[in-house]
Amino acid sequence: MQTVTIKDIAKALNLSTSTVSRALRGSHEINTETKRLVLEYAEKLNYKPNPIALSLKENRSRAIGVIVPEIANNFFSQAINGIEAIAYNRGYHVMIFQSQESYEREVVNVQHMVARKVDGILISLSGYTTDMSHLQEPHNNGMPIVFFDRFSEQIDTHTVIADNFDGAFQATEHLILSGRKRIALLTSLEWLSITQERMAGYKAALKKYNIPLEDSLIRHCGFANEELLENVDRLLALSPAPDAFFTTSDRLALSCLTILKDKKVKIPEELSFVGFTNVKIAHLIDPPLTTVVQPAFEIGQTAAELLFDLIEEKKKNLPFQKVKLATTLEVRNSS
Amino acid sequence: MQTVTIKDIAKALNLSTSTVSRALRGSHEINTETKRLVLEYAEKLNYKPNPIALSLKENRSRAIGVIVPEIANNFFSQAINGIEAIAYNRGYHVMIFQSQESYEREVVNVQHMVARKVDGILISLSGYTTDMSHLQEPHNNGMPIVFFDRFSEQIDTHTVIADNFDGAFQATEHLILSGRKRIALLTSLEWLSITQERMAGYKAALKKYNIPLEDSLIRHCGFANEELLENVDRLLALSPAPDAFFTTSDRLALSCLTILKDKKVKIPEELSFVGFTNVKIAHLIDPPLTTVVQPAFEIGQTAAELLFDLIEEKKKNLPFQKVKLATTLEVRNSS
DNA sequence: TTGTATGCGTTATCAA
DNA sequence: TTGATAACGCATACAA
Repeated sequence: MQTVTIKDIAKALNLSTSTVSRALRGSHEINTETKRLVLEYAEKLNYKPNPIALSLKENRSRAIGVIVPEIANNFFSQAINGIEAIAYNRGYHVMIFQSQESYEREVVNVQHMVARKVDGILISLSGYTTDMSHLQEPHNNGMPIVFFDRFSEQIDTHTVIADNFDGAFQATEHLILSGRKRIALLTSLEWLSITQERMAGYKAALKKYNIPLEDSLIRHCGFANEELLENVDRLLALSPAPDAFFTTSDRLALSCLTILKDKKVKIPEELSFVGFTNVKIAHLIDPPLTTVVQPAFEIGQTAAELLFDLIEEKKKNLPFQKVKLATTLEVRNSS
Repeated sequence: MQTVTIKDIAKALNLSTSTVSRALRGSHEINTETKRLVLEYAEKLNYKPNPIALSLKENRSRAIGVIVPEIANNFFSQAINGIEAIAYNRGYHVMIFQSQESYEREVVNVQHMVARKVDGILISLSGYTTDMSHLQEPHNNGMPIVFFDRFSEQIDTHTVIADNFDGAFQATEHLILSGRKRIALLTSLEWLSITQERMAGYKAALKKYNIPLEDSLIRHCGFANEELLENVDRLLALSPAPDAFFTTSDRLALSCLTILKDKKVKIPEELSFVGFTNVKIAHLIDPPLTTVVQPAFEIGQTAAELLFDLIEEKKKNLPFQKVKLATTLEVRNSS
């Protein structure tokens, strides 16, 4: 009742393993009758090729690896669903890993995937990844890599992102047009690509409406909640206080909202609030949350498609693309 | 610059592959000096054993597989985090798969994991899994399997669940004690273990307080939203109408709340509402959601520990356990 | 059309 | 203490 191998079939049918192997792969240089015999017997014994043996032989696995900072985040889980949709259509398996925003964890994950001979890697960088050698090395060795969401310019390859600049621009403009003038920007670690882009969109909108940029209104927060609390306190202590908060991530938006509600800040009367998030239930929140939504599923799909282009080398010498997908501003009562 | 193998090291050092292999594994039957030489050289070339070759040889992978219905669900993503916490401590990798509530997908995932020689499987069944042969077969062949959350009695192995009965009992009792008498139960597919247990807790609470059980108040919903809408409509059309809704899953709670708000039902005045969910932001919802919270992280941890017990056969002939972890009722304004 | 031999990277068995 | 060889399951170059 253990797994059947080609050898078993060969023995039972008095053939050589190579004949069986070829018959199973439908080689035309095998007698039709023999082929039928082999296929029938294989079917009967429920023969399944051993993917590990294949990987060892062929240095590939028909699987792609995905690394995200965390899966408990709608943006990433939706992106993964987009990736899986494409991958399964192509007959590839998807191995999912979390870096948990840890650089070390990310390195381990990449090494493991490489060792396991994934055919390609989709990655959104951890918040603390600045050194790229763990990706540079496989990249140099020909491993297809595609970034999505959080990328690095240090590696020359395809990148798929939301139009972070425009999303932030729209959100900021919306706040300005609704009469807000002192718009605080609560954003993620400064060196992240998404932070840079979203910050640029925010600044561009201010500039368009001739609102002076005030550095004290821009706060960068890491992943610790105390840090956020401290930043919110500082912002609220400013005089004059900000009249709007624009938070540029899921985590920041929801934690920040929690803090503001604890402090009994009236939203949107005292403070307009806009998030940059993919939470499914923004409409159920009190107050219903105005939010910049990223096309997470499509980002995943597009990234996966580009990865398969690389894997199958369809577009051999085409330059690497940087695909930007449009965001949507969903205006609700919080602003 | 390709990956270095034992063969490379052997050639460079004029040794046989067996000597190098033994030296790398620290075998005491190798000359200390030789050992030093090999280890140093391996270190220098950044030698990493090829896990695929090892898997082929040893029929194992130092990885465990996890299958959940979907990762875009806080309960499951938190459980996965619990699993990873344990696994990484033990030096195992975790392969994550989604069944997307599809039986066929679940079967494919199991087969893939088995073929990839995972050392064990952690699974929460898809909503449409009734036939267990895809698990029965690996189970018979000695593959360690542990259920968490959604299990089947058909397979005799460890199971880790939240105390669904007690969670539902507490929630129902809470509604009764706050004066509700016609409590609707919106619950998942009837044959799921979690459904059975939660339904039993609901019934037990009614019985304790001598409230007659009314079948028309119990509605089972699949995963389509129209189905839920229809069920909500039917419940609201009852006369007398229900004065409370108890929804026993994340998805049901949030979709149902959306529907009720669309219909301008006043919560909790006209209708008390209690969910059975692990959403992180129940407190931000309008109205703040009363919810039964499952110890998702701990469930993942416990399940992983039991799986490693099986893998390492620590507790050889002990009977299989059914671990129940306590739920918490978080009372907020919706009830 | 079929069979033999080899190799993917590693370890275990046996021999030296 | 070290080395040669076979084996894990498969595919393929080469022979027949």
